[in-house]
Amino acid sequence: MMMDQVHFGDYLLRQQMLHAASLSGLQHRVGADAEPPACEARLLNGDLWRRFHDIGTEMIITKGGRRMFPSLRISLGGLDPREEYCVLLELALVGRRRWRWAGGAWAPAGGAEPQSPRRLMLHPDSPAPGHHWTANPVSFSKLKLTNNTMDAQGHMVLTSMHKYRPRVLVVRARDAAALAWGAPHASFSFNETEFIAVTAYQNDRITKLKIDNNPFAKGFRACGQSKCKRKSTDSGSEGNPEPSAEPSEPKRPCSDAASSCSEEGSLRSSSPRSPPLVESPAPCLPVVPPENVTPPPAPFYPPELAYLPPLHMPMHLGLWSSAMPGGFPWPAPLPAPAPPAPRSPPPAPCRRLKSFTISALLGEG
DNA sequence: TCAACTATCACATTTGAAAAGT
DNA sequence: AACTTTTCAAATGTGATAGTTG
Repeated sequence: MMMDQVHFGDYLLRQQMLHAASLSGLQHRVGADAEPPACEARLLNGDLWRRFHDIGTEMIITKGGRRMFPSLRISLGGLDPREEYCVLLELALVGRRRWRWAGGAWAPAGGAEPQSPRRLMLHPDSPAPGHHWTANPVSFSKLKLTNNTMDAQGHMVLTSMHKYRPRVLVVRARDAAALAWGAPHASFSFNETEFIAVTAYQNDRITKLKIDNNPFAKGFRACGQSKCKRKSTDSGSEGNPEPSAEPSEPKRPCSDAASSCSEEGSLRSSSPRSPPLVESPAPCLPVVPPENVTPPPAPFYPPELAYLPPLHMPMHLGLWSSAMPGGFPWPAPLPAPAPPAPRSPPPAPCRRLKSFTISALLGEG
């Protein structure tokens, strides 16, 4: 659902209502159905996620907020085209332990620290009819992670050295304000999207994988200009004025399989000023694989069965800080993905969550 | 006191959009 | 009006340094 300037104010108002309602603990149900929506989800960039997961995904968190990379991109199916749905994202703590990087691997390091109040991120397109959610990828690429507990910009507040897993909630509701009153929902999470929040990367392989895949980090790729220049500058200050030939090297094309563009397709889609791609409908973005490419097995995930232990904390609904009057910037059409890793394990089955209400999720009732 | 671990900051680099110039 | 160039904001990881902890 496109969000113009007129509706942006309404969106903000709804977010505030959601926030207030969630804190009130009211159990009324207004405008929401009694049954959870029948729904399926598929992780669109699961191959990339799995490559990170194989190593041990780390996500940088900063005071000002840092985007996730890879970002969470899913496609939804099975929704009633005419019904209205809201989609939310939550980052759930995995286990109740802290982690530390020791000896080249992550190891448990005691109990978890007290967590900030939970936050749910309402997708700015919400509410939107089912055909909107199923026709377009649902992307949370604008989500930012922070360790600033005083954050007021609606970023997800995480704790460093703790493990989290994103969860997507789909609620059938014509009014976003109804969500907080206990709307039944379908819930999806993917094992391969687990990550450990860090303030600085611990695993060099993660750093390399991020550099190779994140277009914004192009400058750091092998013999990237940044590295070479920095090195040459340093050596120059050390008294070695020998100009390096490397900086004049032509920019590396996206040569290796890990290279670029596999996440967002192009910077255009991730640019905060990009026009919403929904306006120029991309053909069959999520479901139909690019031609001439054998896609890795990407089955639809049923809703979850079980749920991670609720934190019993007041729910916060963070504002989508980058929600602009121009609407949500959908990602560009998927480029031809890199050849699937030969030994990429099949995606772990999504855990099914028996239908229950968000308030139940919060331990309110 | 010291070492290890963690957090923060300035920096150089990338990109695309908007603004300015031709 | 159309095209090109410049400027800007947002994004990235690096590396140095400061703070915390045991």
